[in-house]
Amino acid sequence: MKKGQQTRERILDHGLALASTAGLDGLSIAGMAKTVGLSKSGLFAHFDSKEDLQVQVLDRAIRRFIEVVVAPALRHPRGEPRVRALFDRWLEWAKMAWLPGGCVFIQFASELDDRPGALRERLVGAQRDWMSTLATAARIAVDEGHFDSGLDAEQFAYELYSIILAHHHHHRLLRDPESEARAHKAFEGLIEKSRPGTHRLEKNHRAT
Amino acid sequence: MKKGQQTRERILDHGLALASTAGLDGLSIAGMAKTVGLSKSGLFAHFDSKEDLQVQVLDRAIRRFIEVVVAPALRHPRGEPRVRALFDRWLEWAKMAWLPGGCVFIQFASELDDRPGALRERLVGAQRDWMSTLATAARIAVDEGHFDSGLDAEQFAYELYSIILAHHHHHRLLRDPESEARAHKAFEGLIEKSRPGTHRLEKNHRAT
DNA sequence: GAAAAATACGATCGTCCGTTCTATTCTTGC
DNA sequence: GCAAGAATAGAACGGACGATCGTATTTTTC
Repeated sequence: MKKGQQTRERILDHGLALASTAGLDGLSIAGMAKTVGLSKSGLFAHFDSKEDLQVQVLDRAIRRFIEVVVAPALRHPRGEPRVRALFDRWLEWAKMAWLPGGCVFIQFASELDDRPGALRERLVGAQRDWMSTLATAARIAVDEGHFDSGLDAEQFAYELYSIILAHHHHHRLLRDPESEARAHKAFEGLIEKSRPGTHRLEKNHRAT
Repeated sequence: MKKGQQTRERILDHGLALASTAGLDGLSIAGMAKTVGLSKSGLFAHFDSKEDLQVQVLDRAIRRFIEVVVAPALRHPRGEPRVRALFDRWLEWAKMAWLPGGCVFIQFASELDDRPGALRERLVGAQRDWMSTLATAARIAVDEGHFDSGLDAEQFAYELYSIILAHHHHHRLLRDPESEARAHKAFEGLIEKSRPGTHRLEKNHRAT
């Protein structure tokens, strides 16, 4: 009972790569069988249905993200360094060789945002976890005195995510070579305005 | 030579609505024929190919965006008011009744970002124009003295876009009811840090 | 109102898809 | 090294798709 697992992993790896460019719907059984080197039915035998394949590819993506982005970043010192590590690893994530189409979650998001079902729920759950991880990291930075005590941690996570989304858009669609530099600049701006003491007026909004 | 145009417009309207949720690939000839109330072949007769249909739907979206967002905003006073109008209209755009799936360009972007062809080029062109419109509006605001003379207008456009992308993501995928409020908050932060006089140190980057 | 042109229909083709079934080949445990 | 069982192949299905055809119907034009 070993060979099976082995080839299934191989299938999922190819599937993840393919899904990053073609999306979850682009994961055609026939197409994948060709690139993996299996017959259509031979490949299909590893899954209950196409949706099962899609779910397993999504799960693999989530697992990989935790391994490659979350876990290493959490090993950095609490506070701003950890926030920076999260952001840096997140940017690296989209460049990994096994994701030729960039961040799969952004790809999947626009496929699933209007399609109810198990796939969507799983993606939403993962994204909520990720947002929560980002917000928690921001809150820790407040505790450490790196960020201002009035910081809205969820807003911070929101704006951090916005930078990644802009980078994805400009990098992948517009092929803008300056996109990564702009993303870094935006990030530094976000860090800067999160620091203690700065922009009191802005924080309290209408402090007149 | 009138009835034809008429039903073709009807087809394109339904197509735009459908594409906002199902994407350009989701525009199945058979599916659309049913919702429009035409036979498959009767509908197909209006187009050379499926790609032709997709191109015309995209063109219609671009035209609508200019009518609904760009043109009205350009009628606002130069400077910050116009920038605010662009952003506000942009947010409204995604809420229009004939776009049940939200902003079609974000939807199309992730479908086309890895798929060379006429469709992609057209979308990229439109997006470049839009980014240029945003940057120009920011430069005008500098001229008017509303924004700081050291402002990087392209960076401003980049960060403005990032807010819209984050809103799209959180609103459509995560169904976060606070997303719009967060988008507005992020926007005010962006405006604030673009104002003259503030954050000199940050602007010149390493002014020690 | 009839001729001409534009528009819509129904049937059909070839292709690809996901899925199922059965038969064969290969692994593995003993 | 042999049987049990897993892993793969091959053929075939029903269905959806884009596309094409000839024909019928409507609209426009004179």
